[in-house]
Amino acid sequence: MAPDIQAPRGTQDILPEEQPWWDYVRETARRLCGEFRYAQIETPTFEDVALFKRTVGDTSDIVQKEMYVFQDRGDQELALRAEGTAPVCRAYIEHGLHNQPQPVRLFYITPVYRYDRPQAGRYRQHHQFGIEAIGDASASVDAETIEVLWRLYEELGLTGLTLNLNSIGDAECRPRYLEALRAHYADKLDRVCRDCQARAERNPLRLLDCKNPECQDAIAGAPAFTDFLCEACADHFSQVKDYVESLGVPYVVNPRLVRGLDYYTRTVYEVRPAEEGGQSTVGAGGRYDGLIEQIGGKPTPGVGFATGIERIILNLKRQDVSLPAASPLDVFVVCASAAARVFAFKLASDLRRAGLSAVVGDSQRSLKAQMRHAGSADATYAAIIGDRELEAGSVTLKRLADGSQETVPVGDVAPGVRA
RNA sequence: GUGGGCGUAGUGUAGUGGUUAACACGUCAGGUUGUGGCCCUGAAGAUCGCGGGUUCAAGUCCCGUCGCUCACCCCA
Repeated sequence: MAPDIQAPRGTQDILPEEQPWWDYVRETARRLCGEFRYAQIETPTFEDVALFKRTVGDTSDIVQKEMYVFQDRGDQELALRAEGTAPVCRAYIEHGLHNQPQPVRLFYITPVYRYDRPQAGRYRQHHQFGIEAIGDASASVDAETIEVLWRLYEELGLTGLTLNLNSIGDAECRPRYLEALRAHYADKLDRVCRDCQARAERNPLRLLDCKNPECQDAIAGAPAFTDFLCEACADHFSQVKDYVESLGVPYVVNPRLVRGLDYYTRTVYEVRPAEEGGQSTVGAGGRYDGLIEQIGGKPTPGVGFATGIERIILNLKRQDVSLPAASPLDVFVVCASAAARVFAFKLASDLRRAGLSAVVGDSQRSLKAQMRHAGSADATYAAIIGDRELEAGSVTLKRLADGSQETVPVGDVAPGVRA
């Protein structure tokens, strides 16, 4: 049955049976953040649209065609969270977090909205876990974020991942590189795809990751950014690589790795699963040393990553990773009559206060039906209350696994279940 | 935004123009006297995504629309 009104395109209901996957990922992420001392931050679901335009970039696809933009009743131009980093940086400035010991380490688990055509692993509302380390330009912090990301996948049990690493320089060396890139493309524009012709003008870095066959020759011969890095950037990059190596995290330097957000400087990275496919990137990040200044803060460096929870779960399922066992229902209370139900209701309440989980059956249904229910609820014990028990103030406790049972005074139920 | 595939009960499927749309799982109720898991019986549950068209007749053909999906674009 389809309701008259369905969930909007590209969104999904996450039903109870899916929640264990989500809990598994979120809890692992939280635990890891505790280890590294990243503290949680939550920012509003919508922001002034200018926040994303200024940071992500006016020419980026995210801003040009994927943002959910709307005006509120006061004619404010707002946008649903298109990305996680800019809002966190905005909050950093707005609350004077530069007065705290640097770097400030923050994490978030939040929905992100992009108007895009949905497909496997791509949604209009998806969820990202991300971290940001703000206020420290050291290469070790770049590596630290990579370590958190890599550890996350490791703890979750994801295997076969590849870390791609690159540097896209800074304000000093990027112009030189872009110039070289443009020069390289100058006499090839008639041979590359239309998108690339536009990119050459608007966003030349993106030329490098075009997948069109006709553009591959041009890309193959293109200069690598790593050959154009200024001394400071080259030094930074080589340190990042050293740190990452010391962590034992395998990586490949991919000179064609570029990101779709304009705020990145120097280090950029991306993690992809072995099983390539459309939306294969599972997590990505990089350094954004100019971002805070762009939105009115003092020049402040930062690094971070975001990883898509839906994509993580997709890969966990593909790899048959098994979830930690769910906690069982301790007691299902079966009651044979309306009077017994009152007694059962109180018993269940007491059991919960004693730290156990308990559910009461429907006294309208037969004992047999309630027992079936207890079985399918995967209860450890069924506590049966009928007229006999009611009269004696006792409960028949049946262990479902082996069928053994005994009748005990009410007060002995909780201790009996624990034993 | 571009192109391809798909859309039948809660779920997974069968049914490729012709009587009351089938099967499995699940749900609910029974299988006598207060008890689950296996087994048996029965019931409920589908205006075949929605709208229009072709036809004597459409779940089955055509168009549109919505949604899912795959590739592209892009991204997590």
